[in-house]
Amino acid sequence: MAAQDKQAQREGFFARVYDVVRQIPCGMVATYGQVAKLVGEPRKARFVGFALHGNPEPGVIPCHRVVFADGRICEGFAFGGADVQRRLLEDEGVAFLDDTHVDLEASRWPAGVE
DNA sequence: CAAGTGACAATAA
DNA sequence: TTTATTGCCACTT
Repeated sequence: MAAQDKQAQREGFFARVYDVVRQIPCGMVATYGQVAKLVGEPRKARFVGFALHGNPEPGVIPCHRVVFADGRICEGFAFGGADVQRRLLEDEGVAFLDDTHVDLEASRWPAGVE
């Protein structure tokens, strides 16, 4: 609702990003642009990634479920390496097109426009 | 206290 | 069609 949404705004743009990324279900992945759009600011996709970079709440924010708009994973951004990130996503049931590309067509989230 | 940097995506030409 | 530029918040030093 508005009040709740308003509270999120008060927390800051990053807090909204964390909240959205936190809602990504297991076996699915979301792109920075998708998350940015969900928070209401598709122009700030850049900070969505930076929000995860700071990751003030490890274990709560599945950064590995967030990938580029192309579904590609940057090898220098993962916590332990793109290989580990791919392993985590694959273990959750996410489909992979290549060693560094996720099948957004199969595991894109949100699947439906809520 | 102030300034710079930073995991991308969308738009324009 | 592809390439280049812009946008912008929070956190770090």
